[in-house]
Amino acid sequence: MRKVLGPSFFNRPTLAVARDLLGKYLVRKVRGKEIALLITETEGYHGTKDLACHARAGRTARNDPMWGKPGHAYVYFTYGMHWMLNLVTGPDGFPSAVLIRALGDELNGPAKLTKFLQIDKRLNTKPLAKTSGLWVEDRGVIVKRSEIQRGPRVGISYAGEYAHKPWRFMVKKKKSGN
DNA sequence: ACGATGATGAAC
DNA sequence: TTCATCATCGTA
Repeated sequence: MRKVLGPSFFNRPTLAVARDLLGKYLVRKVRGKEIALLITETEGYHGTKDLACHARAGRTARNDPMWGKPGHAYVYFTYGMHWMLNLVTGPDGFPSAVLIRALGDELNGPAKLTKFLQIDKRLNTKPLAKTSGLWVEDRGVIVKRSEIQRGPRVGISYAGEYAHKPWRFMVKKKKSGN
């Protein structure tokens, strides 16, 4: 089974998309080579009231992609050196997205995976599709509820009551030594 | 614990 | 136009 996920997958509540992305594959094609990696950690950012979400400041040049159509990439630059990959969720006109925080066991960190996959501003606003060189596939991996760990999002302690909302989803680590 | 390193948004 | 801040990471 190998199905490219389109807008109907992303045009759903942000937290449902964040949870369901666990076990899906992020695929990047660069210079003719495809790299497919399991999505193992995500965070949801939802609407203008979420003080951790970039859309809290209203619609701006930077966060504009979040307000657009579901199933597109929102890639932004932070800390003077890091690119972050987000997948836009919800209906056109509503600002929300899911941050991809980890792929597999190795690329555990949102800036590590973008560096490895050569994701930067060139992919911002692009649709998640083969023609963009970046897309998401369902390859039939099932992640059970019992394998999913939830917790507060990382690096947003300024966000008041939203700082402790459990909008981070991760696949529980397997025991070492397989 | 902290520095690297620059875009962003809000204040002035 | 200036300034503090930032959805981080590697080194200490």
